[in-house]
Amino acid sequence: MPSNIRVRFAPSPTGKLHVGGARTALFNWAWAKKHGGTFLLRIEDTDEGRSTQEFERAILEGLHWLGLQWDEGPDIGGPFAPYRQTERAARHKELAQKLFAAGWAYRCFCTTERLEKLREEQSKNHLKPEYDGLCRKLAKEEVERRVATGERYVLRFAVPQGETRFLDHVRGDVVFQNKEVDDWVMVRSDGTPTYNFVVVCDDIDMGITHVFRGEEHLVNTPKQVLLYRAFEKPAPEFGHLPLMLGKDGKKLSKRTGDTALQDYREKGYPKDAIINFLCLQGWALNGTTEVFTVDQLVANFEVKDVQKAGAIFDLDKFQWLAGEYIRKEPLAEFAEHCAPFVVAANLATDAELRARWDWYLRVAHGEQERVRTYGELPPRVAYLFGADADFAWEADAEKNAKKHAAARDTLAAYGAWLDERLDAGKKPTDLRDETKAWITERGLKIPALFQPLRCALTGQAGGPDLFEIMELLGVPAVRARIRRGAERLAG
RNA sequence: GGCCCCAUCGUCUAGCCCGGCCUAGGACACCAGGUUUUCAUCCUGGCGACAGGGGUUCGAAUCCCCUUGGGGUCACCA
Repeated sequence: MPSNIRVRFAPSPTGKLHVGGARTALFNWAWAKKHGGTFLLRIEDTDEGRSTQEFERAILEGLHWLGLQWDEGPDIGGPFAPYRQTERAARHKELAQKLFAAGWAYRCFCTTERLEKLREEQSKNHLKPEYDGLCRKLAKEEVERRVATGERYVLRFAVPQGETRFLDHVRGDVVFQNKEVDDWVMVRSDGTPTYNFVVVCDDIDMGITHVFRGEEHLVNTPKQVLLYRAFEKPAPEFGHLPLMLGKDGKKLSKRTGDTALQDYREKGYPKDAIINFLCLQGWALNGTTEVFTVDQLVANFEVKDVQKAGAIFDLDKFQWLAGEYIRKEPLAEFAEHCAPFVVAANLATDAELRARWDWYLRVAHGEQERVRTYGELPPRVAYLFGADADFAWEADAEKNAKKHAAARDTLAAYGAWLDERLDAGKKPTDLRDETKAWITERGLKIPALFQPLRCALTGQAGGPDLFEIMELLGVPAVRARIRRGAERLAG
């Protein structure tokens, strides 16, 4: 379905990719795909020094990782290159001149000190802090004279009277009274343009038809729409997405939890779970389907269906969803995804893991339905990687073991019984039924052996099947741990 | 404070645009059972919301107004 639709994601490289930004990118991308449009990436690096190459690289990398491929962007170019705003400076200057010449902007000589004082007084008198338009009324001659003396000035946009309205896909029609809109600074005294100006220049030049962004930009929109009018260009359609909120109900920030996409990636949340979850913050497939694919998203996503109210970041649900994705993964993939985390936890090197991959697959298999992120695996399986029989026991595990009166004797007796069978060349998994019979014969309940045994073998209160664990541990380690376990339970 | 936006279970949401099918559906979390060698998974059940008040209408979660509450924004940042 060919179309002229063009949307963009335009992050500023002043920090890591925020999950809110990732969601904005995702919605833009999905909507473009749904409507056969073009999705482009533009870097808004017009900040005075807060922008860095490193952040830009990280943002691109994060979007790539999510699978949000752009059709045009700073790295791959495109028909409207360049896609980095600082590289478009000449064009911005030209357009600013054009607006100035047409009388849409005026020179303002007010100093920072005067503006500060002005705002101070305004807020003291409970007035809206805004520019008072002093320089807008300046006589032409005076302006010329002051420019000639080398006085510094900024270019302010001359907001006309009337009202400004625009179509918002999320909120319907939105109207602002122009008298509420400040004569904002378009070009700084050092000659560099500001965000509100640049964004419109670039959106016009790049043929952007729809602007979907966070709600914090809603109040900027009348300024921008006015700019389109000044340029005599049709304004795009907008869509202001609800904010993602922290537990405190305020804009999601570092205070209330992890905000960077990278944080969740490093914790081992599956990529598709992140996408799925981000969608759920503000959008629903149909109200009953919580888990859905990217294809389903693309087939059904509409900005007009996005919730108007902000969404508190629901970490519990996110973790549940991550677990859903993990359990659905084929074992080989799950193991592969966990491997870097195992290595990072220093349990083994990648080479060591590869050398006994079949063993590692069984390790992963045992935990797949117990973890919700890849990062949860290493601490749960650490006991399988050391030969030491004196590893730490978790408090719960020891408590479970000790609540059985004769735990030590039972374990020691079982150890002796097991030794004979292992000597005879039996595999632990072949001894499952015999072990249960052994327990019954001695008039015991199953936990009376299994809990001390689990503690001795793993030091943990829960986990996979004990006989599977014994095979993964290997006969010498099993023997050593049972022996040492019985000793520790005695003391 | 001005302006703008918003308002369904604790949380994410369906329903709202095109009033009746809503004694308001789903999910997470929580609680209680069941399954299990334990933990987890899985299964069953429970708790739990239309912010309040006025209209309009035969009828309102759905339309209108007010109140209250929450958020956003007020830079030579983006």
